[in-house]
Amino acid sequence: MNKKEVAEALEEIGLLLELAGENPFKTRAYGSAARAIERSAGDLKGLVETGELLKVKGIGDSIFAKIKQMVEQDKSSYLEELHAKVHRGLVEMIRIPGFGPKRARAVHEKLGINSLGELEYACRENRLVKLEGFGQKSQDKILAGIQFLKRHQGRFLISDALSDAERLLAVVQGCKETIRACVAGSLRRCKETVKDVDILAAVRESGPVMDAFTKAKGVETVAAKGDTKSSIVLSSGLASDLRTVSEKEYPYALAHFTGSAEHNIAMRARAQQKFGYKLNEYGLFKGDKLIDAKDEKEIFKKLDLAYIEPELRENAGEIEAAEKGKLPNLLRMEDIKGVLHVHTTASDGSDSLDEVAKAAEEAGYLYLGVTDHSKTAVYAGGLKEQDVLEQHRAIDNLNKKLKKLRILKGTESDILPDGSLDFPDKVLERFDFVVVSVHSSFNLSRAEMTKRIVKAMKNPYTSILGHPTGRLLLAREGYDVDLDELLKVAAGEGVAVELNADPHRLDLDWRYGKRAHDLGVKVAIDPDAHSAEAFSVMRYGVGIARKGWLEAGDVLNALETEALLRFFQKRRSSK
DNA sequence: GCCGTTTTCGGCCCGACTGTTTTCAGTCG
Repeated sequence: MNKKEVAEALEEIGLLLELAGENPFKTRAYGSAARAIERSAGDLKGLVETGELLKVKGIGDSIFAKIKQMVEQDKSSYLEELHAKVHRGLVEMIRIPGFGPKRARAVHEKLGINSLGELEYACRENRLVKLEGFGQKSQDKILAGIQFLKRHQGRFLISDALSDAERLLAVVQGCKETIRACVAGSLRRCKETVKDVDILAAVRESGPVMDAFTKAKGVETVAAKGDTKSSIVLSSGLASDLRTVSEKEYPYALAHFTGSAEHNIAMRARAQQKFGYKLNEYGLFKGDKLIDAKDEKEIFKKLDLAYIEPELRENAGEIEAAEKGKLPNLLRMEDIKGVLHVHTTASDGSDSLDEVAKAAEEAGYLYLGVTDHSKTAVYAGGLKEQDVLEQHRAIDNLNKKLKKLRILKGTESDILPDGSLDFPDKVLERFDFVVVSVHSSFNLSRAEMTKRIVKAMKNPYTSILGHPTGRLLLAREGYDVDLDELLKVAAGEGVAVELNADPHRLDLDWRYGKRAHDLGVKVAIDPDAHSAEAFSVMRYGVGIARKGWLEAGDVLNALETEALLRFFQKRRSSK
């Protein structure tokens, strides 16, 4: 089993243990071990063989032994044992909002229900109404929850969530009782997909703000409405929570509702164990006495920590780094000097070269790398050799007219199934830079896919590896590839790796940011724009780069034009 | 099951809201 499969198996073990009514701390241990594996750098097999994995926080002897078996024997006896004991269908049931492990066990034990479908049928037969601890309202909610699951996958792209979030935030901010408000939760942490939108508001009076929120345009159902908290579901299927607090509580509440849960747990444990403080959404307390903090920064300071940016709050080493003053100086939007992966009407873009150039100029970029598809990508109108020459003439002419902006000649060359590029050398050498990407034959074995991409990366004309796993968030898994190996090759070859900023991709995954940094790999944050308007996705790319601990010095397109061209030339002349 | 400049055993974050209940369990974040 590979890293991802092991993480999923551990997660499933945690869920099954929870369903079996096990000690909650034990079940949590499996969940946190799963996340530790996801984040771990390097080859899992190697980490197991050397025993290095035992040094990872959250992995002890028992879980290590289970991982060892998964890696070496491609199975988990423990998971099989649990499957025999706990019905697999219960796992899907707990995806229903408001329906957790206890209720799943109850319907299983008392009504013999083993799947989502059976549960739906039982609701239709009114069998839950009479069940102890349930009732009419519970049954209605469960039925609605099942319908909800059928319509939506339960997670949303950051771009979709953000547009709803900004609209709801405006509604809250528009209330005269609101002092200030902010989007918190996973959206503030810039997770690549989110389950819901958390909004926090400091208010003079809560009631009218709650009313405005629950009556906002697009609200389909009001799932809960209380004095300080309301939950709604929009017609888009996206759920949103509003929490209201007083002005004084706001900084603590902002930290609390930004999370993540794991980060909060670690922060509270630190407050309690190191200082004897209690930390919650209302404040930091020594006994009953509030320890004043005017903003989030001061809360961290009181706990002897440097300020941790929201994107880093995943309990992935940020607290230890903050303690030692070793947090990264995160990339900022203004560090980005240009964009390098842009399509025009020459292939499958919707705006012409002139139009994207104008947009890049207006965005204040120093350079614009035009990278239309290569000839094999017929579905995307890939350029033939003659078309390339034509485009280059057009770019030369345009560059003569432009003042600050420089257009760079690039291509997004398909990586063919055998790992070769789509143009002969005599064409490749005419480009300033070459992005290489996989767009076909996704189903190779891990070894074959890795070999294919490594071969393409070793081509001396290759400058950037495009969307390294090919994943489409919420739609398609990436192809199976040894990403760690690709990063090592990138480091050795002087090839940059793309962090595709399109919210459907966000590929390189942020969990590999630290690894890229440690290996000295340059990361290119590319819009993969198919229109001038799509430059706006750069904000997601920068957010994900920040989440991956990247600094300006790690990012290829944070370089000025001359330095960027030197990077491309150095790569080419190294062979 | 994990973890330890308090501990190798005994802890493990904290509170809001709902629904089904007469005081609280379950769920969520």
